[in-house]
Amino acid sequence: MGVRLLSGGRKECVLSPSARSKPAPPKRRATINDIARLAEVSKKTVSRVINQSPFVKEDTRQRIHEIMNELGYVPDPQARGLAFRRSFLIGLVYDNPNAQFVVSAQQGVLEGVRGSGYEIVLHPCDRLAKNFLPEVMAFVERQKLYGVVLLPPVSENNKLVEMLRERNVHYVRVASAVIDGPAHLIVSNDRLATSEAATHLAMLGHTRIGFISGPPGFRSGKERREGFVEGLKAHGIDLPEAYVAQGAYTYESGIEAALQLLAQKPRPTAIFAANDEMAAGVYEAARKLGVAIPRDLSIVGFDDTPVSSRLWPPLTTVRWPLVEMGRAAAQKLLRAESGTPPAAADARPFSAHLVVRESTAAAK
Amino acid sequence: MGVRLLSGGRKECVLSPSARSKPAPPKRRATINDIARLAEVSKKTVSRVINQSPFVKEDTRQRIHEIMNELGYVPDPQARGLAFRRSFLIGLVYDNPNAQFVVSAQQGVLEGVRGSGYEIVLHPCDRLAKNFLPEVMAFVERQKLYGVVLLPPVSENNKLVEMLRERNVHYVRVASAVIDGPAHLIVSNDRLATSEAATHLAMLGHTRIGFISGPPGFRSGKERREGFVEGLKAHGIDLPEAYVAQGAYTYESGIEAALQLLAQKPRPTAIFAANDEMAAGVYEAARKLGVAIPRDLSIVGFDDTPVSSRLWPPLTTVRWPLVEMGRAAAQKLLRAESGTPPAAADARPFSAHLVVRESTAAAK
DNA sequence: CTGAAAGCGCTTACAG
DNA sequence: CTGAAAGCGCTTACAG
Repeated sequence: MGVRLLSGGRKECVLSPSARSKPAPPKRRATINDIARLAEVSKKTVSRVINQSPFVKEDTRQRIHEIMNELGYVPDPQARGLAFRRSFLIGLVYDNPNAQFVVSAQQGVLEGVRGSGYEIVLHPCDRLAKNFLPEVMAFVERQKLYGVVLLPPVSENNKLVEMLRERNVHYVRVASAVIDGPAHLIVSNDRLATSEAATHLAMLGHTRIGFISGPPGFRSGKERREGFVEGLKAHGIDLPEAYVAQGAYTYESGIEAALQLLAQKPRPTAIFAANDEMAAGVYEAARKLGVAIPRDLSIVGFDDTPVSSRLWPPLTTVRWPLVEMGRAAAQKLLRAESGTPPAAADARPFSAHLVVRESTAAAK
Repeated sequence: MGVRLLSGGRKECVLSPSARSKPAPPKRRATINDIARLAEVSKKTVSRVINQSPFVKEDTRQRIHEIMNELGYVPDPQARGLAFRRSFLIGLVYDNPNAQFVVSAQQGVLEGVRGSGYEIVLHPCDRLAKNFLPEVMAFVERQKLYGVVLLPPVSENNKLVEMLRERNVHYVRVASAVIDGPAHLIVSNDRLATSEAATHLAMLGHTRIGFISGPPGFRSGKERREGFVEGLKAHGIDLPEAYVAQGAYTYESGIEAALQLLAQKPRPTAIFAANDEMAAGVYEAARKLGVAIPRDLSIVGFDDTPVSSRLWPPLTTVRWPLVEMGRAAAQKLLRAESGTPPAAADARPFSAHLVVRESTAAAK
């Protein structure tokens, strides 16, 4: 039985298109009241169906569901939110300068909420600004967010997380080390992956190996450095200070750092850069100095962004499952709502793995 | 006079931290009722101040503003939205496969709404899916969006735009050609820029020039092709079919297309690729065939994404002011609200310009 | 298992 | 210039 809603909210049979000359009046969306009236129950009962309360007779629920489907009824998230004193929005809070990083994580988060009725609201921020904390919290409170996904490096800010906890805002942090409980963390094993990269270079016979670090304040930088040192040590190789250069995760900083390392005597025969952008800078520096890759210099990066396969020779790097991590972050956030008990798998780190291409070769 | 709100909504003097041992009770956000009570006016008058009605006595307005500032009052967008029957959310609808493109446009849009009280909700879509239109419209209606920014190529879909118009949803399209009125369009002059690229190659003495097109269905592809042909024609150069290869805006498609073009006899001495990703593919194809860049082959791209300066030699390409366009799109959308009359500048296309680097040289 | 009343924090429509 | 009432579309708290 086709029913439709007019502006007045009255019931009416649907007329076949040929029976009416004018276009249909602007359709009004069905509300909980329409459903209640048609189902001949109170709106509270409809509300119970929406919220999956167990205290509704089975056939009542069925009938209500049918009417909802027929009218294409979807509860208004705004009205529901107002009554619930929260919204159905999830904030994606980030301050990472790397476009590819943000896009990949974002794509994953979007996949993770698809079909859930939640939406993703973007919130770039600047963790170094004076009003950083109040600014982010104002956003969270103004929108009464259900929760937030925090990308690194802002995910590493414990003060922010403390304030979110205080206000009972759900959150999941994406990070490179275990900095929170499993319910609040999506972690990649950067340390292990970087150690793997170190082993790769050691096995190729390199002993003079340079390292370009991430900027201070990035936990990923710390993890990658420590993992690299550990990996080298396992093969009896040292990382002297002279072979370490500070980078900033940018192309330009990679060039600078590489020029510094390649000026050392003896010159390193391999360089690990803590991300691909800096590794691209190493190529540029090597070209300037006439150093052939990989004959005179092996290079390893981290991220496996598209640029790594556009470089020549293609870059050996560490693939980081960012999309998967973003998806898992969103799913973990939503799991908090349904009260799903934490699974053992929740604590499992996502593993990053070395992808060997053509920028590494045996040491001469 | 410091006032603060307790859960009960009563007034209370702020105690100095030392005067109380416990942490403050969870702060309740001030509401329109609190402001009205403290200002001794009706909430309707407060509402008038919020909405900048001219019908409020000046000193009443002042007093209310002071109280709002003191309490840090911000109207609840959810409640306001419910009453207004719309939200303060703007959808960013996109289906572009290029990460860099999305990030740049997104960054611009975020800059454009900053401080406006509006938020950006992401909505990737698939314009080729069967349920594409209903899916996007369901999103728009469910969230009662204030408006949407449409990025290409989905911005070129007239059916979608028609439905948005019907439902009185504000929209701004980002596109490569004049496909809508100035109030709804942010346009770049791809045709002119590509013609500029053609001129550059012609001036270098090239006459056998290959073209790698965008995928069918992208208006930008059409504009770039036509602009390129026009530019060549102005210098008396033809673009025979054999020197045109279909691409898909991806790296891999660039390799394929370039291999096809470089197999022609005589071989073209220059290739224009309709975007940088495909241009990167041309480098790869040239390397495979032992064709030196730019000695044997000049290459021009379009986009000026970061990859263009990571390639060796650095790519001559067309810089496209995507961030600025995103920002302008958001601002244009918000202008519709304040009822600002359209300015003459609204119709002005954003110009893309050639950036000459080292991938182009004189023809031998 | 179901419902009538009150409320979430705002605005519109109508008065004055 | 200002306000009391009703309403936006939902939910909570209380009854039964």
